[in-house]
Amino acid sequence: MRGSLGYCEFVTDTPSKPWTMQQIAAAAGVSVTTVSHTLSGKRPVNPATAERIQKLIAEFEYVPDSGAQRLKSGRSGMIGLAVPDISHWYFGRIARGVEEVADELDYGLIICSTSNSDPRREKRYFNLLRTRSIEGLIYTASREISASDELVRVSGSSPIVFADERVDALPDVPSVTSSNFVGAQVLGRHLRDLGHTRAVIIAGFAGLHSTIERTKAIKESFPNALTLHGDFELKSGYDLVSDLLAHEVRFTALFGCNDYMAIGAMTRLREAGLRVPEDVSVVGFDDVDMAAIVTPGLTTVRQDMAEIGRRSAHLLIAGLHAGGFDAVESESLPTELILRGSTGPAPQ
Amino acid sequence: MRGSLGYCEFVTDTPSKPWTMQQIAAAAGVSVTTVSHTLSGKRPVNPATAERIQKLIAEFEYVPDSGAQRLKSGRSGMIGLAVPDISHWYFGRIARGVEEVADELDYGLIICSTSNSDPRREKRYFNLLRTRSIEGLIYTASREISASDELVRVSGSSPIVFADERVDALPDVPSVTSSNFVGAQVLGRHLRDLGHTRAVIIAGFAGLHSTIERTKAIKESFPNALTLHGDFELKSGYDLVSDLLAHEVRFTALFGCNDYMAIGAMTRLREAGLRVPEDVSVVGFDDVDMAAIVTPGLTTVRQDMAEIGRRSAHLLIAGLHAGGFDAVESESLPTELILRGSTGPAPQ
DNA sequence: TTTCGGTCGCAACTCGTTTTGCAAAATGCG
DNA sequence: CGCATTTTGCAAAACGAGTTGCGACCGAAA
Repeated sequence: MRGSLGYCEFVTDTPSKPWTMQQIAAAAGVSVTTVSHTLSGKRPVNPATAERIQKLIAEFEYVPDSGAQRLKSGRSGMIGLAVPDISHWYFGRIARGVEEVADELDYGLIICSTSNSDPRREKRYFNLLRTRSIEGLIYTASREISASDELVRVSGSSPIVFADERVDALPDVPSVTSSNFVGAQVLGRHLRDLGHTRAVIIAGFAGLHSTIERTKAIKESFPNALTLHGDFELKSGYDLVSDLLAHEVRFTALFGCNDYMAIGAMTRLREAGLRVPEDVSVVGFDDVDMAAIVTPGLTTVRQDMAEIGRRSAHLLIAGLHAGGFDAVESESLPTELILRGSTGPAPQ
Repeated sequence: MRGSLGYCEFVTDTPSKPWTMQQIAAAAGVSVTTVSHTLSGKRPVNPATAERIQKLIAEFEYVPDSGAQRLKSGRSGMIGLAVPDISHWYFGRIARGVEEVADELDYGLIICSTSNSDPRREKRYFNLLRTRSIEGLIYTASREISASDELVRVSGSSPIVFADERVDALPDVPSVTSSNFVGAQVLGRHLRDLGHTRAVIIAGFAGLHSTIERTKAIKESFPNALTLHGDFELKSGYDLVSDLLAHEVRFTALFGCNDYMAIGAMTRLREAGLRVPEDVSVVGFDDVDMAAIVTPGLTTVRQDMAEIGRRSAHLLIAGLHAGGFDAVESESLPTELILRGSTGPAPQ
């Protein structure tokens, strides 16, 4: 059949319906119980019959129907990961880490882009929890915590872990984040040590925990730093620097709340004839792959996103097995200063 | 309970077990049939009772158990997407497109990284098809088509669509790809028109359809182009150029089979004191976001990855509904030449 | 009042697997 | 050889929703 022109059925050599345990049992001349026990090993089965059954299973390529197993066990064996946009490098790394652990611990993973907190989508994904399609959710907040009503309600009754971004309004939900404060503190001191005094901060969304922490840390070194808010995208760094230049704001150090905004800013600075780092030092946060490629290389703070994903998954699945979380289980991961060419001594 | 120290159960105000249709029916004083019909509308229900039931459903936040629905209907409402590595920009974009359409057409999406064709993982994901956890699979090939035995068998009996990479050994499986040949052809002509005569190709994995097509197209303009094979990563472009330099190979044009390798190559060229584009013109393929950021900007061919994802999803789901594919449904999407600063006239 | 067509609700079975109580067979030991 | 164990297998009841045949009830027409 295959290879002929026109319409092509899925099924050719294999039977259209998959085999049921019933049929295997019939073929082996035993009852379903025996087949089931052969597979699960929850009761001893005569080695001879067991072998005969195994052979038939292999021959028929029988696989138990996951729907039926789910119904019976009440467990779906799946967890969910909600990210603002899976196509971002940043969230892709988290996803990779989560997937790694989920796979290792025999859980399936459903990844959901919330399209930057599109409420309709978010509701759908929370529904995955309600319908028991997933047993738990790793939630990566994007902007401010929207849909909070929904989130609060869901977080009360279902296993949720926050990854990357803690939500202050929900202190009882475990979270895995980077040490935003310490990371930014190191950056601040680095630039202060280089003699800079006038700094500008291109911060992220105002409501985010990470933004707040990083800004606070930098202000420790630069109490008067001018703070603008962007949306974490390249363009936003670019545009905000345009604004600064239009107002002839004077500064020698620029903090991007993430690398993309820092790189966008750097691009705009160079377009305006300013040299990096001779005239302005620029730093970012994250250490995305692009940070090493741009010229000059971007001084930044490395976050281990994959590790955040891994730890979140471990936390969630541990909670699943235990039936609850210890309230104190939140973790914050160390960061690392990566020095590159975008920072230098303050100009005279 | 919440907020107290130590152990914290998931369930506080909400009952530990979700409501069943049974319980709703009992509360409303009717039978499950009535509740079911109220929801599905497959039979008329007294408006008064219907309203009472609806109210109870809303109050209890009842949602039908997806496992039970699956078992009964035989449909899981999920499709799978297998990509080599979800943390890559490239595959993230595809995933985004797939997700968009899946969401729109009311399918759930399970994303699986195959870790560059780790056979163990791949087997697991094919098993999702067998266990009916997913109804169909969008498969994005990574290196050569490994696990072909398994893939051939699965593709014969289950709905599969190839995205991004066609598999020549399985011509009957529908695919959605970019027009690799035409895209590369345009690049080749562009550089030939600039007067280049000595070109080097940094190709991808030798077994991939895209690599073959692109190489063939470039050789149309540069029949004697020296062809090396990399692994699509930055480092690989960098290292291969090191090799070229070590052998003092002379060339004025360099084709990267993807942007990352092209950018890696560009980096190495500059480190060797060669100017881009004055001494060597460099082109890539894909138009990743980084291509616009590096200096000089990378001339490349844009692929619409998200669209590839969208079309694949449409194709798969259409096939699911129809119960089979038309053999001729494969699509190839147009590409677009993006001119930036990395190409210029050949040096004298 | 009877009958008819239609509306609506109930009990009972189905999906495929897991798990139980129970009985039959096989084994051990005195 | 008989009794007490262990093995080993079967039938039946779950899990939660969807579906069907059937009968109860309604109002309206004869």
